[in-house]
Amino acid sequence: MLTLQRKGSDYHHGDLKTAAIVAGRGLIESGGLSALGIRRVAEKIGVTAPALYRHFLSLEELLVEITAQVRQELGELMQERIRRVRKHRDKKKYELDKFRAMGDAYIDYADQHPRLFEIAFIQHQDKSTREFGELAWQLLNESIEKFIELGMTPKSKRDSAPLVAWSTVHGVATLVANRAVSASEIQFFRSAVMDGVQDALLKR
Amino acid sequence: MLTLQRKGSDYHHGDLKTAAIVAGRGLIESGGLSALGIRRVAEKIGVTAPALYRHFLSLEELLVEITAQVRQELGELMQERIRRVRKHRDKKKYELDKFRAMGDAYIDYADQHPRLFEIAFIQHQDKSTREFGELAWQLLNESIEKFIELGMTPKSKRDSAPLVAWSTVHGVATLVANRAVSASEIQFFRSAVMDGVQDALLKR
DNA sequence: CTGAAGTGTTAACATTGTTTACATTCTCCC
DNA sequence: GGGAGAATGTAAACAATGTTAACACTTCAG
Repeated sequence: MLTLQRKGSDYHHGDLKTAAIVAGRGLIESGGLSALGIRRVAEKIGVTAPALYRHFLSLEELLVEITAQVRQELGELMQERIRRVRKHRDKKKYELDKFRAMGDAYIDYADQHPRLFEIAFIQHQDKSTREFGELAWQLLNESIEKFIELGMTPKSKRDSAPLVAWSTVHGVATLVANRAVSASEIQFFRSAVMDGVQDALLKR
Repeated sequence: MLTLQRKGSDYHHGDLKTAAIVAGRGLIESGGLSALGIRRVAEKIGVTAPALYRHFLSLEELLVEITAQVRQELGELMQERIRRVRKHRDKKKYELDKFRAMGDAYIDYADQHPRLFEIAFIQHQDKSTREFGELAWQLLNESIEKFIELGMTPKSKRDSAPLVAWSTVHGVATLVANRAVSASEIQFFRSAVMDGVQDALLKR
């Protein structure tokens, strides 16, 4: 097991807060939510437990920061995958490719970090997890806006389309993360659902 | 706060196991997963903590039984709503109405028991949450089979359709449970997504 | 009636999140 | 530079938790 090292001089760690978040993520990834603990995080980064209370109000707050970071990371993965999509002179095809890249990224993340994804959207003290400006949500809306501009999606679906797309992809991702679909089904499952989303958004 | 009473004679409770599950559900519903505790459950049903270990191996096992019951209940709600759907001489319309009733039930459950729903599908020690015979899954498959029989859904979608439908509705339900869509959006959101699912399944 | 199986209690343990008091280090102003 | 004060760490203690071991009461079959 990897434990983060303190730098040269002791006593002051240097960047305890981010170290704690990293360590906490590691614990969740390997042992699930119940593996997260203030003392365990402290031990993993070579510090005593109360030190963490200089940076977090409580264990709950540490968890909240971890989940916020996970959602951010998810958005960044989507962004990166979008960038990787090859341009195409058929604009419609290009936008569609990017859209699917986003969905694939979302599902990939859930598949590769199931325990993190699983807890990324749980509710803490009535704070919504879809704040305006959250990256993933923003990217999705931009994509669909392009669909509308290009006449691929009817204007009448402007408000519903992002929600339809998100909930569908989110549903797949959740089921994949929970291993509710078997490994052998996943490949097929993913593309089938992405086809379905596409069907629902596009004009007929 | 309601605490369950023991019946007349003391010492032996009578049905501690189910009482514990009920009490545990109550704790989760009002305080989230972290509110569930062996000692708290014990207190709520008027018994000492170790007594529960006659009926559950651990807190984790109590949680597993609670989630299993929640999934069962979800299936039963769907079943009941299907029964309530009025018959119609247009068989296609009838089947479609039942399908939407199922989806509505699923989402309603998530809306009305958000904290229970939220934890109903989390993974415990690699056991899949979609075992063959789970009621909800079975009902969904029967419904889509009817679609195929009536020529509403192409046979080619026999394998994908249930997964597409499930993941979509599950996605909505998750987002609703997490309050990731605001209360004012929910109504619109639900029907928009159900329209989308329908679009994706039906022949064009 | 009797003993064994079932079900509950009491007492104890290790571990947890958290607080209080104190120690060390860093920073910045004179 | 040196010292005050903020920032950040440690040590010791607390109440609460999950769990176990040893014992007590109840039920019930033979």
